[in-house]
Amino acid sequence: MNQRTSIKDLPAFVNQSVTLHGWIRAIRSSGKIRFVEFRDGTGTCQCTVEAIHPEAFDALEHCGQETSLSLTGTVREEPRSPGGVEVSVEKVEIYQIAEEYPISRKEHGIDFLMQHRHLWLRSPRQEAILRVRHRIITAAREFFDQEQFTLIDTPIFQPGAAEGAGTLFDVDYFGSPAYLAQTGQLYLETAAMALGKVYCFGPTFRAEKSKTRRHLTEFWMIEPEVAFYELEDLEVLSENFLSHIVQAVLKHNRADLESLGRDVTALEKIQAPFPRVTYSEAVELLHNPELHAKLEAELASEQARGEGLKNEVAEKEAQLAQVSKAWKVEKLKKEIQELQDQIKELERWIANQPAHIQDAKSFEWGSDFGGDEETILSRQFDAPLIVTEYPKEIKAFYMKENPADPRTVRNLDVLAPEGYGEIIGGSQREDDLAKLLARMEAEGMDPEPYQWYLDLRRYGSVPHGGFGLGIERTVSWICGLKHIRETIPFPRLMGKMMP
RNA sequence: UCCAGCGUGGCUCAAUGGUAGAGCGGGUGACUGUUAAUCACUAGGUUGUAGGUUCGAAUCCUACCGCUGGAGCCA
Repeated sequence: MNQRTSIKDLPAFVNQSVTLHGWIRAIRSSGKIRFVEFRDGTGTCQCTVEAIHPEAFDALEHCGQETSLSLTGTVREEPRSPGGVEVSVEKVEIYQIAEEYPISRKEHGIDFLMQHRHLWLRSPRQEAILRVRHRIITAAREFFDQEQFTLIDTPIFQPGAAEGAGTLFDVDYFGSPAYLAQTGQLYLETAAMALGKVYCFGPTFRAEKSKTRRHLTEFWMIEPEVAFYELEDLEVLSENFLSHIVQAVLKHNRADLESLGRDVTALEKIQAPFPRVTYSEAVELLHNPELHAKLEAELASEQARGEGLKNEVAEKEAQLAQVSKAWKVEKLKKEIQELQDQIKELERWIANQPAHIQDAKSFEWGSDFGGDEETILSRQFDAPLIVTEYPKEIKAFYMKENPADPRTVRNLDVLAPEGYGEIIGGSQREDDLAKLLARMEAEGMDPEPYQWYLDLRRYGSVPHGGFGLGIERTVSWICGLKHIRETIPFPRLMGKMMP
């Protein structure tokens, strides 16, 4: 067995001999010395191979990007190296000389990267995102474990729909129709009646024809469900849960967030308690002239930001004249292009904002919030916004009618800040058999396949509730990503499955 | 499903009706401190597909395919 040292541990091995196992991220040579940027999944370090070790030096002669090998040498403190330490290599053992690697250090188009997703994962940015994803999942499980929840695995093959049947993937289950799970909720409710505090975590599937930066057809959801919890308990649970996750990522993955260019100060503000509004209050807020004034002010400040961006473009264009290297010219041009794209997006936003303000003014009680309303509302707060008690008509049959206002249900949505939209949706469940049956009838549902679920209201029914957190939307928000496709190793998007 | 844009070497792009080019990556060589190293040389293209207009098409037109962005839809 080989002795192995991880790159992240190198500072503890200064002046000692180590063996690293990994891949070449980049290699440069300068006559009698080669510089190897070496990665092993824990980090990257620069290694030098000098011609005074001819075997090692010659071994690297034809090795390109992603060649796999082990390096043995001495760790030195070295200010000229990007990581502050460097390994002087004496021995090289090659596993495989990589063929010409398709992903270079230059920029690539998104289509190309998606088709090479299996290789794209090796790039530093994707590594960072995957580590944050891991932390979010680990922190979520840790939280429920600390809170004495029991993990319950719910089935992925399910006989029917919990919600809209048009968005289910159907499969042939030995000749009978079955569907891929959209949620574990109904099953989880039964487990809550057994164990009290339970949660499930698994993949869920939606056959929605949504081609947006926020939708996947296969995504992971973590769902708690608790007996004797009412809406107010769920509000507290959700804010503690999210705070715990964000704090864990800040604690363990700060470097990853910074490498992603995430504004960490925005995340540091995420501490329970969170702001709360009811749906009706949110509608009033949308109608509030003060909000409109604020939005108008925002419009002005965004216009100013647009001017700033235009100045940046001018600056870069001035720099262009002084740069002669072709690739540097291209890089500058690309940056200018990106700025111009930003300006274009901003201008589109500015152009649409008056319409959005108008929509807000004329928003009618009873409609569901669209992306625009969600964005306007959540941008009024630094922390996630808990919105409760939506109109019954636009919500699912199992949500408990609000005794204080029967037009509404006892549900909650949590909207992430910065326009990232809904990350949590949940509710207190209807625990009254008659009301639940009436509601199913109103929706035109056949109660027959749900008898097992209705049994919970026959044998010791209690108030209970829960919610679901979409892992990928949470990753997207915490990492500050533009598109959900980077939040999961192998994204399944509408009409797309490669590799 | 709708709207818009795009499709040129392995990759990122240029060439707007008149000889298809650059950078990166690949290959060969030089160089002991590189940071997307540098320098020299070099290989690599039926311009997404099919049709049309034209003396001549990467460029114009039509259809199809693919991709991207947006809208719709959306726990």
